[in-house]
Amino acid sequence: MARWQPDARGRLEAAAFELFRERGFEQTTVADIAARAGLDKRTFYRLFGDKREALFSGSGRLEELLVKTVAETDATAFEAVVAAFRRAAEDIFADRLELVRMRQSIIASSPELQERELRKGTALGAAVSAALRAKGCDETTATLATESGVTVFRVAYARWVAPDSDAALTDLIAEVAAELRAITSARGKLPT
Amino acid sequence: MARWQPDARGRLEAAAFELFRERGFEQTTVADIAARAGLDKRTFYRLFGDKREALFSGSGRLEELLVKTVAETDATAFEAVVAAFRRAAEDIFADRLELVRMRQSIIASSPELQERELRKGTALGAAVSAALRAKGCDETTATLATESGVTVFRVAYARWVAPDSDAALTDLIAEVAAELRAITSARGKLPT
DNA sequence: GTACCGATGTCACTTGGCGACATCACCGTA
DNA sequence: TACGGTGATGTCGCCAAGTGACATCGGTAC
Repeated sequence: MARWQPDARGRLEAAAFELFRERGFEQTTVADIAARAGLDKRTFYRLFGDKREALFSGSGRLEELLVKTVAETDATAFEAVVAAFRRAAEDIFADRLELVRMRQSIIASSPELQERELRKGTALGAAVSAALRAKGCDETTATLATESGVTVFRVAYARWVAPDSDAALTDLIAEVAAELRAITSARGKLPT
Repeated sequence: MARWQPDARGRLEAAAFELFRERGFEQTTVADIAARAGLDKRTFYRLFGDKREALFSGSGRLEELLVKTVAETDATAFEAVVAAFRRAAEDIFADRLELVRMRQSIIASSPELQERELRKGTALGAAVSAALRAKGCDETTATLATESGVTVFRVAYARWVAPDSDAALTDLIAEVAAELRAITSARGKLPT
């Protein structure tokens, strides 16, 4: 039997990714994933909290980077968060468009995965918000700034991933941030 | 056996709510819920998509009201969304603080329920955003305005539910909206 | 009465997820 | 070299979430 498989975790992630693309998320069994990786179902559950987690291993690194950058950046709360996301866009996402698109199409096909992605987003927000507070931000500012920053990132990310887009994620983030500023500060009464 | 139970749906919701409070969400079986309502497990699944849904029946009404109000309101996109949430705060939440607190403490105790709540929030956002676009809003504005509006509501709602608060939800929403405007419009240098 | 229909119950099954225990590889040490 | 320990893995059995197929009952129209 498969005693001591090097990088079991990585191989399970890869197997899961392949199978999700081949058959779809729901049609893939944890046992299937483990089998393709040459491991047992039980081993999968020792390395991942649940079936969904196999697709979200990267979010830890993103969170780390974000928190670090926010802590170092010297700017308004909201600006700091946006800047951190732009930094992350360059360091983590820049060269991975195709991969991200495949991943996103998997997520889009399953409500369960969409829920998990939402949760990862708020976890991210909580961590960033904590980093902001550690820098002396008051709670409200920290919460709203990160929440808005996450929104900006989400929208920019969605555009970036969209099949017809070819702009750089960093630029999209900057654009969306500007748009958000315009929208929330507008005070007039103009529906259109 | 129990043929023709009046308001099966309502009784299942009530049973679920009670049991979740008594034993917790994870410790409650769908079979338990059905039994308390005098029905069968299978019937539960015919009326609710899954175990979690029993706690989220209200979100449909909220969505309806929001969409209607947004469609009628004549103001800037973001303002319209905020106004719609304030209206909803009065029409739906005003007299239900205690109930909402109980519900929220159940949700807080289970990651699964938190995920579902997040999803309901984005579904709400999608509906509101569509209503905005139907009024002539461009896509970006609609998305960002509703996303920001939802954020405002979320934060205000959290404060309202917090055990030491006693302000009215409507007022909290207005306050948080003002804070958000201040934060995103703060002119800082553009870092990185 | 009968024929139909909609709401419910029954049964069987797959899968997610977990606890308990058995193994095996490897490692340091006497 | 033999030994015992440790950590990663496999095996087994279980409960609970969901679901499909089929049976059943109450009422209703004809």
